Amino acid sequence: MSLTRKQEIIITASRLFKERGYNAISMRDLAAEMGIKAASLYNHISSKQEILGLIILKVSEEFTQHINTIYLDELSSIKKLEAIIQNHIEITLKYTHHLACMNNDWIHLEDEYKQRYLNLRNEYESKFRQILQQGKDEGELKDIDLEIVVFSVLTTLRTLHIWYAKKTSIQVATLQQDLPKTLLYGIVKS
Amino acid sequence: MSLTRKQEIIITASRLFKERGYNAISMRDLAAEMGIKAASLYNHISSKQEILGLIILKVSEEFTQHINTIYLDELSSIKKLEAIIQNHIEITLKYTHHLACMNNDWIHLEDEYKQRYLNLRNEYESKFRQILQQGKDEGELKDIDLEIVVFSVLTTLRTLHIWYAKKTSIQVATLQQDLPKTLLYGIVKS
DNA sequence: TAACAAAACTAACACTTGTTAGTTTAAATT
DNA sequence: AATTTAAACTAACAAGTGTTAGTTTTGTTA
Repeated sequence: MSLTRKQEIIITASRLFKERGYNAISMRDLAAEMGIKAASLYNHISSKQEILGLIILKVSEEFTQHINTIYLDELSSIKKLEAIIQNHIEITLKYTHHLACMNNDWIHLEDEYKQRYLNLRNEYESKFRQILQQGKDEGELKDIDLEIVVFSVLTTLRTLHIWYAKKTSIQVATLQQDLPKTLLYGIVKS
Repeated sequence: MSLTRKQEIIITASRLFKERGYNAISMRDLAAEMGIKAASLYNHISSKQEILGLIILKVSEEFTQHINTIYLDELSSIKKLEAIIQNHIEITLKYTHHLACMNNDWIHLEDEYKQRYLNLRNEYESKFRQILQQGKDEGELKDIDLEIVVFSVLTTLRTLHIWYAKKTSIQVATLQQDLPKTLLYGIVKS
């Protein structure tokens, strides 16, 4: 099953947006990259804003869906956290450009698109926070300020795409092994 | 000693750039925010690009200067890492807008400004990497992939400004206490 | 008060922006 | 072969962009 023209546009756009940012890419730039004229894009999409919205909501929804599943599983909080970290690695591999775009350009979403994105993000953070709280309640996690942990772990996971761009050589296996170690157990020898 | 008009422009610009991004802010927006006309800005600065360059290089240089000092100190690697974390917290407090701007908009630096920024950033990462290597050599740090640690710690430190924007209520003291714990010793009870 | 410098102004420039209208070409279906 | 549909095209729009030139206002110093 091949890609529709619309999907091709979105994939190309996500790469360009990642490289130079949403506002720095004109519809003429995007069209040129696809070998057509700017006006032709409008046979497939309704606005530049729609492209950004589709790119960002696509991955946002995937993240939220995954954490909602994990959240309900009968697992220790540590197992849940490990599963979440793995999921971030997987999605980052699959949707590198989309993810970079989400991180850098969500601020340029307008009206309804922005609202939907923020809702999904809040839902994700809330579930993540509850999993951490579960860990504290069950005595598995240290008594560290919850918001600091939420911030520090999620920030690292959200920006994994930067790491991929720089270090294609390093094995994904290494990341899958050492990232959970780093985030959960720290870097200092005990 | 009061601010020069040029400094006022840069401070206002850093706030606007943080809020909406470099490309989304026009010289007319910036001027309006200062209660003057766009053309008047050019009595004080030479281009929009210069404003971005000054904002970003200011903090970049401060970071590099600090790590160069720490680097040479006779301290254990752990003490050095703690000092670096404290420095990030301090600079983030003092230059929240500048920092957000550096993280989000460095990509829009041109030519010489971009080159100088990237040089400073590489210098910083290199020193940071060497400190981690020292820690591994001296047996203080675990045997975790170096690049993963560099990435994960620096990412968190670089985006502290996001945290400040959201959580003004939480004490800085909490952050100074719990962030080093989180990053160095992990979140799982041993 | 006259002279000077700092900092604002108006007006305009050349260029780029997202998008629309209407038309032509290419491919698929009847 | 005729018809329909998808996808490209040209041309143009109104609005916004960074920046320059030349002028006027404001505040300070001689």
